[in-house]
Amino acid sequence: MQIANYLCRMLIVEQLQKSTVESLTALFSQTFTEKDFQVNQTKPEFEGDYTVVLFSLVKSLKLSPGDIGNKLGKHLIENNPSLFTQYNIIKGFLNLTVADAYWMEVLQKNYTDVCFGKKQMNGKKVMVEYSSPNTNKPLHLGHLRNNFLGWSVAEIFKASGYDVIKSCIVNDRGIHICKSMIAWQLFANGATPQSTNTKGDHFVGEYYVKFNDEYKKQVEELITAGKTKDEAEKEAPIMKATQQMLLDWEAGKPGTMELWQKMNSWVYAGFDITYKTIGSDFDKMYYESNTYLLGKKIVEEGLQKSVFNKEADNSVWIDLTEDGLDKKIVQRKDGTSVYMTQDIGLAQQKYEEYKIDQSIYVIGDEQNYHMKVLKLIAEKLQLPNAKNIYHLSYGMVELPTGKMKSREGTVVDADDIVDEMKKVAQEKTEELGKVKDFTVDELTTLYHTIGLGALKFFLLRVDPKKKMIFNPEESIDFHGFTGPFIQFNHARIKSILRKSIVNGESSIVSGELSVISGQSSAVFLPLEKELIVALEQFPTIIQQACDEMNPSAIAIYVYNIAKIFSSFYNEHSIANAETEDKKQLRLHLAAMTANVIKSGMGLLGVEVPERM
RNA sequence: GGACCGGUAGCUCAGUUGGAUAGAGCAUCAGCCUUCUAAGCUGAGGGUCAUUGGUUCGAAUCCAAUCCGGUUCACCA
Repeated sequence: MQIANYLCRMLIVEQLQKSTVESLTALFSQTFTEKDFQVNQTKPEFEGDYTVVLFSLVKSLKLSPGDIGNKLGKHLIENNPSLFTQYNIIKGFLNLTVADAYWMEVLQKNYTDVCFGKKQMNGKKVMVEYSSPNTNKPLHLGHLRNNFLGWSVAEIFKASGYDVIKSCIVNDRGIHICKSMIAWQLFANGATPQSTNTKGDHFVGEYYVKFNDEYKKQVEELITAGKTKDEAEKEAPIMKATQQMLLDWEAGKPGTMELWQKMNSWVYAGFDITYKTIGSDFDKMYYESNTYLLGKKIVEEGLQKSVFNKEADNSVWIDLTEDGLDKKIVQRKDGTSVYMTQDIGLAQQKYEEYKIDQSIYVIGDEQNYHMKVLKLIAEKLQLPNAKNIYHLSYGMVELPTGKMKSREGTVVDADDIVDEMKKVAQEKTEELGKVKDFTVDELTTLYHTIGLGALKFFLLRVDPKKKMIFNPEESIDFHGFTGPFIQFNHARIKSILRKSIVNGESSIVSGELSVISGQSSAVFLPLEKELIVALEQFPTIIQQACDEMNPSAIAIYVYNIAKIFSSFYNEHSIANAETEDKKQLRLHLAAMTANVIKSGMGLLGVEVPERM
């Protein structure tokens, strides 16, 4: 991969920090570090681009903020004339204006560089586990948040120089799967997805629903017959049959295995379609049917190390009361391993297979406790990867009416919502009538790009940690802080760039951007300046998103870029700029904006169209 | 009850890790298409940052207490 040009130079914030440390050290003959002061972007109401906050220096220097600011400002400009041109001090804030030549250079070097903001490979490996579906029902809105998050975090890590392995653990066995299987045996009469023309995962999901209906019915019947609720739930024939089926499965009974494989294959066929539609992909699949026996060795080791202890009934436990948690079972009295143990086994397997430096789990916040325990046990067992386990916990997706409940039919199905979004994209596009010359294929692609883009952006723009409300009406609004607004600005720039092509060549002069010497402070108008300052921050934002594992940082940033561009576009003409120099400058700004929008949206898994 | 998470405009969310007069979008109201794509732009109104106290030059941000909401504490996964 090509090394991004900007790496040759530090970002302006880093330059300013470094120069300030040097100037302070020279001026006051003490040692300083970057932590002794703060650098912020200057607020729009003041003159300048970046600001050094001086308050923290007052105490150690025993000087007033004004004195420090004047000395520092003067020294910074004298010693870095190519970077800083002027300063002013308001209260304790030293506002510095960055030389236009610096911004020109940023533009020239990066306006078409697809690697801008991305880092060189750092030799470290990260695994991101996400999606993790159950094979008894189709994906819903909550899974979409998980998929989009996991995929995006993986891309953000790649952009930050990591070797990333996307993995997925499929929960393909257990009592919930048997429920669908039993219901199919009872009610299907041999029906298949093919015979009913139903997508496989939806087909199997229908039988899961049928199971629950029948189970409820049987429980009620038993209660009317005089049983208690507990008894009824245990004795319902359909539940007993399901439990027997799980035993048959674990014993590898041929008929059961066949049915299991058949129904799972239907589900996988359905999942494949959904994953392809939403753009999820994985480098490594794990199946619980293969991993559920993992952990026995770990239990033995744990007993030897006295991390675990065995009860009289032969069950194995870990006591975490000293860590403020509870006692936790790690192996049943019949010798089978529980969820926790399997997870530790899988964690170790991941490490052994890939020697990963970090293992990220994208799992809902309901499992915060489980993941905390998992990590704690791994640490107590002194597994080599214990400290590298990280739970990327995200909040549930709720509807304005409250939580999604399958019983009340308020679960938003993944395929349905994607289709709905495409339909809305189509309606809005047709209303505007701007792409009447598109072929049918081009239109299909466009509706997909816009509809899915809107959905992804909507789910990714919120801090993952927080639970979010999915308001269907708001999500189909394509105005304001939305994916389509950003896509629109990209398309608009591309339109301008296409029109600037003369005789097959872009009218962007391929050589140097001209700098108007002698009056450099007048080169950038406020909105142009605002745009280039924001564009230069892209590398910082990617870094931040990676550190926090937070795609919303990218979403907010890209929206901000689009918004600044939109204001700029309305205020100043690009094609009919006042001078040829201005036109060149604005074409470059537009091109770099489009480049950053495309790149940033790419990190979110959102495509941007050339026209819309 | 214990642990963890959250409470910012009517609604949905930001808030650069303690800095300047707390910001966006939606919704409401008023303007702007003969001009590079109006899925747009400009402006207005809208706030006791849950409450109280503390820390200091300075608090939505840190600490303590209180109130409200959520998750979780299975020989389920």
